[in-house]
Amino acid sequence: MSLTRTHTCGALTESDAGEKVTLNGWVAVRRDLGGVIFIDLRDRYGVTQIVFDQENETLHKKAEQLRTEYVIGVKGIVRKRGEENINPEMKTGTIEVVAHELEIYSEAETTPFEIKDGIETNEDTRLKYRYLDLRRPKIQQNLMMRSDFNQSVRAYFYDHDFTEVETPFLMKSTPEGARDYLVPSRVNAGKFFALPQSPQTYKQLLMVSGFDRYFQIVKCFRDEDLRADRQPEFTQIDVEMSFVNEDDVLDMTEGLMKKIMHDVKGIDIDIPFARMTYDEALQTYGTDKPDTRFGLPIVNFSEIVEESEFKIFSRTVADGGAVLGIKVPGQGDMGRGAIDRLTERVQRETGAAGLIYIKLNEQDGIKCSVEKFLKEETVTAMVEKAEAEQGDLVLILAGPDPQVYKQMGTLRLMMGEEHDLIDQSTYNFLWVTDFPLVEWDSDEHRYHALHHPFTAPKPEDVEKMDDDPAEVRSRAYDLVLNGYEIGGGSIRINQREQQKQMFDLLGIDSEEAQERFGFLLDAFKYGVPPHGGIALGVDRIVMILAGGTSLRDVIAFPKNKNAQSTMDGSPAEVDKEQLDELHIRLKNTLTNN
RNA sequence: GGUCCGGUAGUUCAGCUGGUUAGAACGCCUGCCUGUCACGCAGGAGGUCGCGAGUUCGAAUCUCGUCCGGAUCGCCA
Repeated sequence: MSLTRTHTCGALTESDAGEKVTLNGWVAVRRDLGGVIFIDLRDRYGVTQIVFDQENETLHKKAEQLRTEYVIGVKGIVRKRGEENINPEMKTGTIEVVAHELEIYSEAETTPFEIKDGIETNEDTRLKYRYLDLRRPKIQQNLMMRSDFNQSVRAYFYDHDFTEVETPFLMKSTPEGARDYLVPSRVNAGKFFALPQSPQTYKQLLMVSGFDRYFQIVKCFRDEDLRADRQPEFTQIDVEMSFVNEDDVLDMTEGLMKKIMHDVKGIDIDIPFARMTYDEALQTYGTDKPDTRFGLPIVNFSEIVEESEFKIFSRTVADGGAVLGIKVPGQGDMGRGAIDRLTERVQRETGAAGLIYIKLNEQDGIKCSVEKFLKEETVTAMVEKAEAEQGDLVLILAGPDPQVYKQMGTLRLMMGEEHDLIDQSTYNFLWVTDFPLVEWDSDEHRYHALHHPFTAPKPEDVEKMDDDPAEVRSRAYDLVLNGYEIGGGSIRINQREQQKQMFDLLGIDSEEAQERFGFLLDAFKYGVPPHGGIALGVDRIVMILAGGTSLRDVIAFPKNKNAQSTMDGSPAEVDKEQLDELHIRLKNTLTNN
């Protein structure tokens, strides 16, 4: 390494003109004009143009060998570019470095894809060569932003007297909830650790221990199927506080988000955030994580059509379902073909039985797709309730509650995207509160916790826990940003008796409760402060701040859709000796050598 | 696990109602070129049309199977 850099490739400006500098980096582009060779030299800070002219013939000859992605060192003089040669697209576009010395540190084969932003190469190929993908400026910026993000989080919590505590990755498996990643124990034959889905129990134990303000930026693991916004290992900002109510946690979180937005994006957001109950979110937006960057609220037509002679409407309402609509402004003249395609898509993607519409346009007046079954005043009443005007389109779905709300929510998002109703430049934070404590699982014939089994019920609903558990609301809250759930938490149960009652409700008998969570119940014998907290999804938040829609753009080495890393070939088979040590034998259908 | 879509050059794709030697763009290689910055110009290399079987005189193209990938639903306390 004989040419050690004095500057990075994004640093030089006109004021450095005349300076003798050394740069290191990768050859991004080579433009060989014969008598003069231009090289765009790239590092993670930027790109600087290097010039090799013919004055030094040996050097020029050497520069002719340069190819894309060669790693080089260049010593030269910074020169201000002539007026006509300034490149306004480049940060360093007013200068160039006239090379006097060149060292080629490493040659490079042709890369499987070009190292630049905006390439359309398959994610699969990019993941296989992730180290090359990570050379692309956009992904480098994302990871640097993520680093800023972490700095900002730590500074915030440090300033607010939080203690950062690391909790174990090897812990006890808790079958409740998502599937655990298991780790066999060599020392303890036949026994397994689980990787944490979250450090939930540990952070509650820390409250028992008296660490009244705890946080951690921590990896969590869930062995479930992947999505664009779901990876098997992901990072949370885990927070827990003692002697607090909901508002204390929400306030602290809002302060954190405000600082992050300021530090990372330079944006000052308003706090406190809007709040909405779970019921309101579901009824108005058809989801518990509404994207409030655009309107199109759901309108309920059930009362208008419950007496209707149109059986699909009246029977749906009679069976406890709902007839819902949304008004799509300015789409009243949508053609038959477009509506048919939309209907097909809605059926395919939401499972809705069909799509009914009312069009309001000059040509047809008010035109409803099922008008021959409906009284004119029924159609008019729906138009009025939807507040639809000339030129608007009303889309209607009928179906069982709660499915039809979810379907309508999906349709609403489709319309928002398709008709460009979403303001991409805004960040809409929203608290969703008053979640149900439990939900009936018709497959397993039991209740399961909507949040987790340690979430406290609302005091005013506690009496319903025995008779009408589905009606009990919890002290849980979710933080939603632009339609993504970016965090969730709750005030926890801090009484042993209530915790037992909760386990009862979930069908976990006291023996099982003792076996699974005995350590927590025992801890609660010795003085528990009231406590609660929240966990925020780092990957998702950074993804949204980076303007992306895939978590893989903000994770250095992500897994593909099948939870594999094609780059290093994991997961992989292991030697028989390794399995033997772990006291594991594979099923006959599987082989290992 | 279900449903739908796809697999052709290093990359992104076209070709698919069967028919000459499978094309384009970018990338790559060679030559020319002293102000380019998506450099330009000229030339060139590069293909198991995912794999297997079938139909046919003839298959990238049609059929079946299989593998791989993507979207979506289930799943994600």
